[in-house]
Amino acid sequence: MPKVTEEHRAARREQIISAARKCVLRKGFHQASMADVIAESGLSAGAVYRYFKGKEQILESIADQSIGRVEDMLLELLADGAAPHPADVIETMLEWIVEHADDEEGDFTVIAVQAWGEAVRGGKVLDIVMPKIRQIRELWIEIARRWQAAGHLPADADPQHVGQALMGLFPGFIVQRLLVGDVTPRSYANGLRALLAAR
Amino acid sequence: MPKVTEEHRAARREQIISAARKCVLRKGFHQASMADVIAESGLSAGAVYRYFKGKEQILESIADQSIGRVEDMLLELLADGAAPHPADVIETMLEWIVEHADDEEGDFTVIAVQAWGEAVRGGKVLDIVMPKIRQIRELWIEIARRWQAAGHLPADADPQHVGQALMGLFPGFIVQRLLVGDVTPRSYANGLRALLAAR
Amino acid sequence: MPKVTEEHRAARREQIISAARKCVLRKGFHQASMADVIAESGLSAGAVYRYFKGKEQILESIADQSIGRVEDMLLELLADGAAPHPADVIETMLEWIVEHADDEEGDFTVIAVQAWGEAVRGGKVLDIVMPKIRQIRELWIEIARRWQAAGHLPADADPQHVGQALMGLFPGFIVQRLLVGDVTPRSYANGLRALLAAR
Amino acid sequence: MPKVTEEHRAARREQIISAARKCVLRKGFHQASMADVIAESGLSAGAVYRYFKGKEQILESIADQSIGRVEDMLLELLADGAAPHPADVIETMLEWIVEHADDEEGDFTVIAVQAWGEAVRGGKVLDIVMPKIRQIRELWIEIARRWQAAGHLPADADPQHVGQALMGLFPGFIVQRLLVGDVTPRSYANGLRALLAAR
DNA sequence: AATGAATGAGACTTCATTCAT
DNA sequence: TATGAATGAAGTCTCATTCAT
Repeated sequence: MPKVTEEHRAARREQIISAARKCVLRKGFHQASMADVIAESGLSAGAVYRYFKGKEQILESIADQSIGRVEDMLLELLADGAAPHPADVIETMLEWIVEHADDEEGDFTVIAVQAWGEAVRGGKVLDIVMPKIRQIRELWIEIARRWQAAGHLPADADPQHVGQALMGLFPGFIVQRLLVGDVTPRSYANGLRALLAAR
Repeated sequence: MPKVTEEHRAARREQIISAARKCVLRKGFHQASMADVIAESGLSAGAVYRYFKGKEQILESIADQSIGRVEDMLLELLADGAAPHPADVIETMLEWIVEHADDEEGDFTVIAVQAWGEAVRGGKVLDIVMPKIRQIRELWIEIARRWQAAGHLPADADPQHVGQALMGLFPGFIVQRLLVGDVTPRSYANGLRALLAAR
Repeated sequence: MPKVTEEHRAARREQIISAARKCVLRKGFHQASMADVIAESGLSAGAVYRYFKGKEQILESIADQSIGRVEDMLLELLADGAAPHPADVIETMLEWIVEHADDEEGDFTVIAVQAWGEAVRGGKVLDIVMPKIRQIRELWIEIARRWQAAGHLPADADPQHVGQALMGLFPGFIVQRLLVGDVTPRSYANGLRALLAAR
Repeated sequence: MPKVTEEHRAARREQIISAARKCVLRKGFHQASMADVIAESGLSAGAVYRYFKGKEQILESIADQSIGRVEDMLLELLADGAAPHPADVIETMLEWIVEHADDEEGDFTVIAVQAWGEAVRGGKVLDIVMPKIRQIRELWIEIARRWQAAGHLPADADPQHVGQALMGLFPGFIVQRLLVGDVTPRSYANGLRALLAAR
């Protein structure tokens, strides 16, 4: 029975998180009420509280999921050991983001931005978001390292710093896309390419 | 009587906004209650509602102020008509941000990030934040244009796109500084410099 | 100076009561706020409180006025000492009510009905409304008396009771007119005439 | 489970309405606060709001009930198909009203008068009260029709008008009873009898 | 395990009234 | 006398959470 129970638990948790994500997208992180989540999930209040300690925990799980989705993509791009041009990596990443922004589960970048807003206040969401950002940045640092090894970057450049800058381009794309709406992976990457060709 | 009244009104509004900013920094955009703001302001509930229609309006005013503070700085940097090196502009800007982050009024970047989280859900905060971002980006585009005119950027580069990329570096710095804490204006700008020197 | 001051006071009071009446018609007896009344009157809060002790007193004054307007009319009808047919008196009265319902000062029957609703709870409004009703009813009793003296009513009829019944026809007309809207002085009086012709 | 739940819901609603009625009788339609109702009901705030959307809805339910209680009585009187003398019907009705005025649930006429005061301002209470008055008046029209058929009223009398006049006698009785206090079913009906015997 | 009715603290807001100017 | 900014108690309603069934 343990196996069945475990799967059951996981399914229920996913059901609840999925409902909560919809509510958060509709109403916002804190504006989404437990009543909303409960109704959307199709479960009872008691059931939801059996699987999550409270609202906070549900929001944390959502933040966790939504921030984490970027990492898998980057790992894939790095898999073949090549030293891709950073602007190309960026463009690929941004395209992937845009593509997945409106899948069935809703735009995860919307949740990510809200999660940043939540995390800046410290608390558990910060504990969740910070490591994720660190991990993803490690991948960018790795890309910088390879690019430097291939002779594209100055020998004395610090890959950590280059990683910070590369990593730093993402929030700016997401914010501009969500709030202003006029950036595309292509335009943004082109801007970066122009900078990389600077004299 | 008119002069006194007008100044008085402005002072009261600032008093309330300042109190609200403190509360928002302490508790978060929506977690800050009107009771908190009222207590912090030292006024009565009725007085606060004489100057603001409701909580929403106060939050909007805070978002407005906090996002707006960047623009003045950039305008200043652009004043002398030179074509400063983008990495230098960025570094100066970031230093300015870090310096002003913890003045008496509290870290405005914390509020800015929360305002993004609020703005992605649309509504009035978006109406406030979006134009601000646009205006600031125009300044970056202008910087790109000058830099291109000085021969540093490829002639066929689109300043709009370069502006997007430069503008895009800010949220990433702010988020990394606030959530991870290990970026400095220097390290970030150095990362950018390395990229600009790429072959 | 006393005379001028006295006239001034009276004018101010009327100004306030008139404003309050408009507000009451718009929003209801208790829903009308002092802020409404103050704005409508064109005076300041302090000024209004100089002439009235509080909201209660203003409402009482309105109730007083609106209930009182019927009496003058009846007195006029009785002036010539005749023994008019009750149905005719009623019809004349109802016509007068309908005519004056929508003059510049607004429909006083609307306020009268609200005043009844207020008076049933006791309090000062009752102290104001009850004597008014008594006075008006006295006039109906006088009409009944004259009609009896003229031989139209049974000799053993109690004019007090007939006065109650005649008086009682008014609220019913007002309520039906205001709430259902399909009664006219003519139809109502005709109904009464039919009853008076009963065998 | 469905049966229990349904009965439970109805019982709770009645519990709340009953408490609200007491509060309204004590303080008035709008002066009764939700805190009063909640305390009187013995439930929690949340529970009350589970059964009623808001204060308005509770007041509407009270108005509905209190105005509606007259109809049943009239229907009963009409049941045997006879053509009772209107003054007798009136007297019976008034006696019934007086008897039921102070039962355990409180004087419904007090609430009815307040409901009129509410209804004159339009809104939902009007939508509730108007049809009730219409329905009850239909019964009076039916009585007039039967009385006419029995030859007591002139053949050319309009039963609609007679019904208006008969219906119109009620508010007048209620108002005089509640505000002046000196009318009785007997005295009022006698006054009407005298009028009906007029020459 | 599941339900959903109930809880009650606390949220936002209004408004009659006062009082320093 | 007049003003109108300020007060703060009180109002209505919400919502995360619990617990008897």
